[in-house]
Amino acid sequence: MGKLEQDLQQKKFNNEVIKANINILFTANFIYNQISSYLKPYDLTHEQFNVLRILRGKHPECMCQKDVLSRMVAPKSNLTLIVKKLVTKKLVSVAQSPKDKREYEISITDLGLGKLSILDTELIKQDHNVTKLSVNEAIQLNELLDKIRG
Amino acid sequence: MGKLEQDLQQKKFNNEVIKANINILFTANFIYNQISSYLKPYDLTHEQFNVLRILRGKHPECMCQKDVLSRMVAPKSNLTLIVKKLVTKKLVSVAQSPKDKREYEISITDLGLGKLSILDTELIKQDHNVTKLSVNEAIQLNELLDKIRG
DNA sequence: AAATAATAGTTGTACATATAACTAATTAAG
DNA sequence: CTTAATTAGTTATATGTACAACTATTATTT
Repeated sequence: MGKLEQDLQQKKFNNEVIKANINILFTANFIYNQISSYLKPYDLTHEQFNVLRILRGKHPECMCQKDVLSRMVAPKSNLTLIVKKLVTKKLVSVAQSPKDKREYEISITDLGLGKLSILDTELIKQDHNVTKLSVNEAIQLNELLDKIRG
Repeated sequence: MGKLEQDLQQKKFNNEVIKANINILFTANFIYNQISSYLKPYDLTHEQFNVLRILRGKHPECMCQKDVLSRMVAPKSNLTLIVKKLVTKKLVSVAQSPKDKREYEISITDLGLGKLSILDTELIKQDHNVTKLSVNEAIQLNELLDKIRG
């Protein structure tokens, strides 16, 4: 019996692709919850974390909401509130755009950058503790994951 | 430049294992959101869906809350409320246990089973539309995912 | 130039989630 | 047997998320 069947306590799958799909759902949930507990001590939610990383990607440039939205995995959630939350935590700063008064220029602060770099370090630890993959397996996985996202 | 670097619009990673970790976070989020949109038309949340599948795994036996909790990916969330919600949707039924009055026997209803079986069908469609993996790749992925979960 | 459409972001509402403090039932200890 | 400890589940609260209706600004049409 495979590990997934054990975890789900159910009979053997008769199709590897269907099994992979269930496995993805199950593992996504597993990882999602792992990320939650990894973020919790730092008082960040998934979406706040994602937005911070997006802003770091452009730093020292700033981005307006629609630029951030275009790079979010789930561009449906309420970015205004997420940004407000990050502002009260002093992890990002916001200023009205002089070019277009409808827009707001958002950028990550030094405090935000510092927090992310601590999280990077933490992530490297998780590498070894949690994912337990060899370099070759990691390469394989990267290819498969890229394929999943299309 | 790899696909992940493109998606995140950032420089090349210099370590495949770290990249795999970021990739997992990113893909988990991607899949998590895919699951959300896949569940939405059926008016189910992730946790409600997970609980239903756990109950189906034992059907026609019933389970009490602590049994369900022991099989949840994230056994932290408030199961009472999730079950209440599923009861109002008539997807599960609940009765006080005669053996131990503290316990409640929870079981999936025929309506719940029907909903899950529709979702199964939907999932198979997603197989082809979304994950785009060959059988061999699926097998590979299953092994890697199982390893990630330890 | 005035009217209309399109875009950027905000606010309000309903719902979901996480956590901790709470109640009730059972078991164990003295 | 009575009290204390443990276990099962509930309730309350704070926060986060999804979505739709809204306001303000800019761009387009005539």
